[in-house]
This record gives sequence, C-alpha cells and structure tokens, in this order.
Amino acid sequence: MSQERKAERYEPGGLERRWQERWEAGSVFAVHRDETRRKCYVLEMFPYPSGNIHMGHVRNYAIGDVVARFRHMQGFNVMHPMGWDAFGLPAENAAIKNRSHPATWTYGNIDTMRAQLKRLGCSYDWSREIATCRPEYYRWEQLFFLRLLEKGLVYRKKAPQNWCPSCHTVLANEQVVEGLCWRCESRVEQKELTQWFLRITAYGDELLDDLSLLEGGWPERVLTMQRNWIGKSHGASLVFDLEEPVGDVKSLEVFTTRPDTLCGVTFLTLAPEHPLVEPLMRGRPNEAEVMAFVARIRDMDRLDRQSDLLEKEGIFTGAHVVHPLTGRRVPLWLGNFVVADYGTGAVMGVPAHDQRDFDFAKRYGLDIRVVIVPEGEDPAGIALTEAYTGPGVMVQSGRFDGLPNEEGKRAVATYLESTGHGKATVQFRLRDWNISRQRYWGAPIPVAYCEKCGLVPEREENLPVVLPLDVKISEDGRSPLPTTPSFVDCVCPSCGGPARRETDTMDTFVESSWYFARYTDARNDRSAFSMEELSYWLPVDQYIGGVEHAILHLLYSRFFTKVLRDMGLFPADLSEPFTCLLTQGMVLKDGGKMSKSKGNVVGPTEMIDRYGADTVRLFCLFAAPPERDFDWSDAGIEGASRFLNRVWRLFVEERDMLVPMVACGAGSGDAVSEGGTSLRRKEHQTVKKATQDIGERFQFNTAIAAVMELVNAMYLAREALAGTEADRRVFSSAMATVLTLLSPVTPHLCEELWERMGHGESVYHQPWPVWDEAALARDTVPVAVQVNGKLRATISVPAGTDKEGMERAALADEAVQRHIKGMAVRRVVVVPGKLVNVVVG
RNA sequence: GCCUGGAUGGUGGAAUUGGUAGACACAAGGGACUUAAAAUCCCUCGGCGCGAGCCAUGCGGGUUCGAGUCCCGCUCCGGGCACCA
Repeated sequence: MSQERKAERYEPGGLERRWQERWEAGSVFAVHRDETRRKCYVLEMFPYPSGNIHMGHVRNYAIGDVVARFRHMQGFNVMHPMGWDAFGLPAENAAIKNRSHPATWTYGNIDTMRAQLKRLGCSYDWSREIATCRPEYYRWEQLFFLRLLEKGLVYRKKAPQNWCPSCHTVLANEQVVEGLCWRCESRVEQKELTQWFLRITAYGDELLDDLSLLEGGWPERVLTMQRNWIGKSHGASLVFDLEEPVGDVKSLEVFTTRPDTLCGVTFLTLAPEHPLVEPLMRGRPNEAEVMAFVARIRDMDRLDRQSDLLEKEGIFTGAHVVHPLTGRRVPLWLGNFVVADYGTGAVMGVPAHDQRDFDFAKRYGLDIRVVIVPEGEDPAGIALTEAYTGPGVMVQSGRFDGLPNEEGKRAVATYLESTGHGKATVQFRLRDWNISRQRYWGAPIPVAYCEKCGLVPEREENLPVVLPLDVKISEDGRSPLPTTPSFVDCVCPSCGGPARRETDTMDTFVESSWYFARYTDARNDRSAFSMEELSYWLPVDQYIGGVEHAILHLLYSRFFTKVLRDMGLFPADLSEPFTCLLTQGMVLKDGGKMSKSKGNVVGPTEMIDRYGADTVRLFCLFAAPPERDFDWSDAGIEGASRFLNRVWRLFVEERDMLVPMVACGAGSGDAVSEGGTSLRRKEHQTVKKATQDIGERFQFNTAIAAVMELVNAMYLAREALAGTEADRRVFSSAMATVLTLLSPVTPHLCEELWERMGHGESVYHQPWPVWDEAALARDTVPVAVQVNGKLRATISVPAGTDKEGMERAALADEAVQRHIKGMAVRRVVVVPGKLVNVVVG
C-alpha cells in the first residue's frame, strides 16, 4: 500500500491522542461563572479510585459527556467536573495485602484512572478536580461537622449498632443489606457502642415532601424507593398506665396506625430489648424464665430474626396495664416479632384486626375481640379465621359505636388526648445516620476528650484535624489511630490541658454528600465554596449514575443540601441538589455481571487500544437506551467500528465534493438535483430526530441510528450528485451535519474531519444545528390504506390533500377495490396525510 | 404481602399523543471484486403458503373503524421495602 493511501486510513490511536492534547493545551473545557449566560451543570457520580476504570464507568461518562457537549453546543455555559471519592475501606485492605499505605495506593490509583479516563476524551474541566482524602477537601467537612454539632444536628448516643466483624466497624442502617454488610457481605452483628449520629430524622418530613419537586426529573422508581425508605406512617401514640409503677415509670407508650381498634386490645407486647423489661421483671417469680427468653431472642442472628418464616413467639411477664378507655386489665407480654427501634418498641395487641396479633393470640390462647365490622353485619355472628383488616364501623367500642372506622381513628386519638392518654402522631422508618467509623482511612472527627472539660469541639481556626499519614497499618485490620500517640494526644481546645483526640472517622458517604458543591469553587482555600459560585451553578441540572445509589448517596446528599441551606451556607432557595437524575443500567457480559472471578471482564483500555475511544463510546451509547442493562458484545463493537470507518471513507472518497460549510448550511433557495433535494430533507429530518432524542428523551441509541440513516442516504445520493455547485453545497451541508450531530458521541473523529473539511474552529464550538420545518415538506406523501383495519395498499397523494381527496384516491386503488368488492362501504376513516381506513360489511 | 419496572424476529433494540409492527444495527445465508484472504459492495433475512393471502408484539378477555400502545384478569422475569404495629 502506498504511503498516500495509508495516510488516508482511519487510525484512531494517534488521532485521538492528538485531539486530547489540543483540547488540554487550549483549556477548551475550562469554564467560569458568567452571569450573562445560562448555565448547565452536568455531573456524573464520581468514582471510587479502585485501580482501573471498568465498562460501567465508561458508559456512565459517555452518557454524561454527550449531555455536556450537547448542552454546550446549544449555547449553555456547561460545567462538567470530575473527581475522586477517595476515602474508604478498600484502600486499607489493599494496604494490608500489599504492605503499603492507603494513601500511596489511593493516589497511585487516582493517577492511573485519571490517565485512563483522559483517554476517553470526555469534556471535563480538570482544573476543578477534587480528591476527598485531601485535607483541603475534608477540612470543610470538619467545619460542617462543628456547625452541625452546634445546632444539635450531630449528637452522640449509645445504642446497639450494626457491627461488621470483618470490616471492624459499624455500619449505617442503609449499609446493611438483608442482614449483611453492603461491602463485604459478612453477617452484621449487634454491638452496644457510643457513636456519632446525624439527625437526618429532623428532616424526614421535608425529605419526603420535597420528592414531589423531583417528579418528572427523577425516575419514578427512585422516588418510590426513597418514599419507602423514609417510611412515614400516620397514627397515634397511646398511653397505657401500668397497674403497678416500675420505679418512676408509671405508663407505657405504644404507636399504632389503628387507634380505631383500641377497644379490641386484649394484650400488649413489648420488644425483648425494651428498656422497661429488665426493671419490670426484677424480683418477679418468673424473672429467670423471662430473662432467659430475652437473652435467647436477643442473641438470635439478625437475619433469622427478620425472616418471615420465623414463628411468632412470646412470653407473659405476669404484669398488667390498664386499658385507657375501658379500664380493663390488659396482660403485658414480650414478643419476638416486635421491633425494638421502630415506634416505641411496644405494640398493642388487637388480634381481631391484625394478622400478627391474631396468630399470636391463637398460639397463646388470648382473647379476640371484634370491634370493626363491615357495615350492617352483626358482630355476634362473626367467627374469625383470620384478622379482619378491611373498612367498617366501630362496635363494642362504647361511645364510638357506629362510627365509620376511618373517622374513628381521629376520634379516638382526639378523645385520648383530652384524657392525657395519647395523641395523633406520625412515625418514620428512617433512622438517624450513624457516621462514626472505627476506621483509619477517613476524615477525622474534629473533637477531643478532656479530663477536665469533657467532650470539646475543635476550634474552627485549628482545622483541619489532619489524618496522620505516618502510621503503621496493622495486619488485623484494626484502625491504627487509637495507638498513634501523635494523633491521639492533643491539646484541649478549651482549657489547653492534655486531651485525647476522637479516633473514629467519618463515614465516606459524608464526603460524597456535598462534593457537587465543592466543584463550583474547588480551589477556594478560605471557605468550602462561595455563595456567588453556588448561586450560579447549583443545582446540578443533570446527574447521572447507577441506580444502586438510589437510597444511600442520593438521600444523604438531599439531606446535606437542606442542612447547609438552613445553616446559611447554601443559597436560601436551594432545596434539592439534583434537578434531573438519569440512572444508567449496567454493562453485563453473557447475561451476568462482569467479575474477575467469572473471568468475563472486558477492560475499557484494551478496547480503546484496539478500536479507539470513539468506537467504545459509540457502542456503549448505541447498544441500548441508557436506563437499561445491556450485554457487552464483541460483534457489536465491531459494528460500531465499521460505522466510523464508513463515515471516514465517505469523507475521504468524496473529498472533492466537500467545501467548508456549517451544519444545515445549504440555503433553502438552492435549486438542486432530485437526489440533492431528498438528501437535504433527510438531513433536516435527522437533525430534528437527533435533537429531540438527545435533548428530550436521552435516547442516544435512536439518535445514532438516525445519523446512520443519513450516512446511508449520503452513500446513495453520491451516485446521483452531478458535481454542480448546488450539489456540492447540499452534500457538504449533510457532511457538516453528520459531524456536528455525531460530535458529542465521537468527538475525536468529528474534530478531525471537521478540520480537514476546512473549518478553523473546533466542532465543539459549533452551534447545535437547527432544522428547518420547511425543508421537511415534501410534494407527495405516502398514505396507508386499510380495509377493515387491515393494510391493503400504500398510495401516494399530493401533500395537503384534503380528506375527501384522500378518500377518493384510496377508493380508486385497485387492491382496495378488490377487497371491498360486493360489500357496502359503511364508513371511511381518514387521518390526514397518513391513513385511510375503509370500513365495509 | 406492599410498591415498582419489564416481556416485540436468531440477537441488541425501533415504533414519541391508539394509525403502515420489526427503523438502525448484530448474527446468518447467497452473490460480486480478488490468485487467495481481509476489507468493501450488492441481495435475502418473523412464521406458514407456489400464490392471492393468512398468522404474529408473554397468555386470556374487552373497548375501538383501527391496539405493541388503553381497560380487566393471569403467567413469568428484574428491582425496592417488609413481623414497621
């Protein structure tokens, strides 16, 4: 092959490197606040620096880059940053394994992954890059912590905690998945510990209510998941007096969603962990027996305990409470099905109207009292085989008899409030967020313990409390902080005497709860960010990431946004951090997750080496719509590569036809050959479809398909083109359109051909093309003709033909005549410009 | 159990408000070019039927001139929540 022809081949490797260097040298993607321009903040969830990017990252960032480049070309001032969620346990595990340091491992991985990421050619403003493990980042988090502490939104509490024995740390409720650690899948144990909590429950109502602001911008299922997680239920808190006080305690509180069934209460059940159990049982004859039951249930595995196969089990305490309405004696039981940390850890037993209570009563021979019956039914005649939970009227309920039970809920609560025995209330499933971690590689909690002053917050001017890097990582995985004197021994911020530093670090989800705000002012060393930058850039207009973060990260970020707003650190009118959310599907291989153990991992770097980044990006976007999972296909990426070669070849082979021309640039008045007119129409159709598919529906696959069609049309059209000036313009315009529309997907190739076409400026700075409706017009339109709903012919009529004309043309068709022969035409339905349906019978 | 999303050719997927089901690709088969291969180009490609045509969007009903799309009842698969009182 001659040198000349070789030079004309599409060789992505060098081409892509060249363009990446040019973008970087020209700081093409650096952005600044510009109040005169509309902004658009496009953000992909930042990666954990695990060591190598995988196809999931590629898909995520390819989607984000298309959105960012597309919005930029539409004229928005686009911010598109990237950074590293760099604290976390894997760094410590790797350090133990490699006998290195978590910092070394983490920073090394960041360098590797940054280089890999840069080869993808995404339009990131790298000048805003952050790594959450740097003091310049976490110092602001420590400041937030102190402010939250001041506000009472951070507090310390001793409580049974989720403890992962393998990670040697506690876990938030959100991090326990089916009783297992979310990261290592060890069985989570319960351990009594004093921990730091963020009062997320104080924002429960707002976190729930504001989900409605996200309607339309967020996937419905993510909203549902958040609603479920917050789990608000309306009901009443009811007070039952103890027959005999236990110490100072004279009454028991229960939460119920069914105050209307109060008169059906025949027993009360406490969780075995209820704080009253021990004092209540002390000195009772059955103390030993009951406490043995408590110990047995408490020691049960969390997973088994939560299993729905677990049989309901309980034990009578011997004590009684007094029914707040009837004054009846109600026996007090313990039950294994009562959850200690929901509601008050005590429930009223209404066997007639709650299936759990029904099962429990059957097993232990407890009374069943029917107090709700379907309208018009006689309670005496009812023999229950299961609890009745439907609607009805209240019976055997004294003053409330005859009341519809829905009204009764309110009536009972109101009445008890007047007697001091209850009130209407709400319960949340959401728990406060335990942010203490007994780990080394995390942000230090900026407090100290002084023998004289007790717990003392660090002074703000002393921040950051720097995580010491000169520590020895122990083999057993325990944090080295408690045994590092240079860290532990500190000066009391209050009295200046000797003090001990808090050695727990913060949950890494704290870092990721506000990073999107730091990007707006990433190099600010006087504060976390400035109000000017925040007000301009926030909220994030489009957030993109995996659905696995639907609860944890997204809930925490929403919470932080509201807290920072209320502390005056975020704009007062900013309530939600992410206006629109796109949850992308996974990249699978052979129907399953890619994993090292299965040996089915497809590495992005190998693929880029082989095909180029443009091809990898193109395939990831073309294979499926972004929300859906898709299977990696070696044949599929070949196809993507073939298409880009096809574009390249078309350009090279028709180089003589091409003149510098912007997209949709051929004037509408141009008289061109027949092939040219239809090509021009196709071009504008493609612009319309691609613009709508990318901008309104995130259907990158169909947008790409549309461009493929245009390229196919150009291949066909070139036969018909005569080489006249007009033809040249039409063809050049189509080529410019292909390059412009494709440039967000395959930026390198498009830049190269754009330049070769004779344009001075980068295609990135081109305005997104606008289609001309007039160019879509055609002289004749195809019309489908049905007889009784079945397609019988396709005819062509002049554009703008009226209904009568279409009907006439349809009935004149030979095939139609054949099908209606001998039958009466009962009706003709005409859809102008599209379809005629002749109804015969 | 409750809440969700989904099921369309051999495959990934199109069909945007009810209006020509299968766009665009992948795979497969046939052909052209070539000494040969690769690359490229052309043709076929849901099923049945020689054909006119008939049947087809998980299954069964319904609404409608017309249903992949709407309604009712199921089946299967995925995700979330769950003795939450």
